[in-house]
Amino acid sequence: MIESDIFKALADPTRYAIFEKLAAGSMNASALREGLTISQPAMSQHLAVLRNAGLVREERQGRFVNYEVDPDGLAQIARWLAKYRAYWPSRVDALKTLLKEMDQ
Amino acid sequence: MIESDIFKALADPTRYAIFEKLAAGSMNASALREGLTISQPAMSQHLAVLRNAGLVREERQGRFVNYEVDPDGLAQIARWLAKYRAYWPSRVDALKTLLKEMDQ
DNA sequence: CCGAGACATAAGCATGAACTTATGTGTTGC
DNA sequence: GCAACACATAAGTTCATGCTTATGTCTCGG
Repeated sequence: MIESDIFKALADPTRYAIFEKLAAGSMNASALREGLTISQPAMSQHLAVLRNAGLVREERQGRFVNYEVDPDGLAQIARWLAKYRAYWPSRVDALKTLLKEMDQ
Repeated sequence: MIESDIFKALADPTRYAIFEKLAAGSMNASALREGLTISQPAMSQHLAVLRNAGLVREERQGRFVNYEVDPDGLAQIARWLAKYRAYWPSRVDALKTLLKEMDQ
């Protein structure tokens, strides 16, 4: 898994929208299509890309496949981002407040 | 600036390499080409994409243009990532350790 | 000034990737 | 066991994008 692969997965607007939908709640592939005007194979292919990037994971349930956000993908981005902490302006720091929340 | 644009900028391996070089220290466009086998216009185009994404900013110095990492781009990713904190596993948390560092 | 250097822009090409239709695989309900 | 469904895979087409060569703009040194 090259680092740019995870960015490539999120670079496509359709795939980005799919990821955001899943972030709001896990869903099967058919449910994900609602609202988007893409074919079933297109959805299947997008989900494969997101899965290979580690952003999404699947759980088969009978003839349905339930998809959900994979925390490992987000953790990978977090680690990547952490490498550049030297460039974070002390003023902005959405992360700092974020971490404070987590500590509570 | 749509969110997927910043990911699109980092999705290309060459552009990703350029960003990493800049993260190690600001440089002008010619210096960035060293090591990479791309033409001068290609470099110029890549830098334009990174700049439009807010990941990089420029500072003209005579006939040289010095490029450096733009903290705003990283902050944008940080804010994006923060939206999904519900999915961060408490065990992993590269961010948690990261924030501890920053508080010192 | 004027040639050379640093960089940007234009235009054209060529590859990759996102889409389609068609088909395959596995599961459920009757 | 067979029809309908949920999803994956295959193959082909179209379009975006990353590359090139060519050229333009600005700056510096002589």
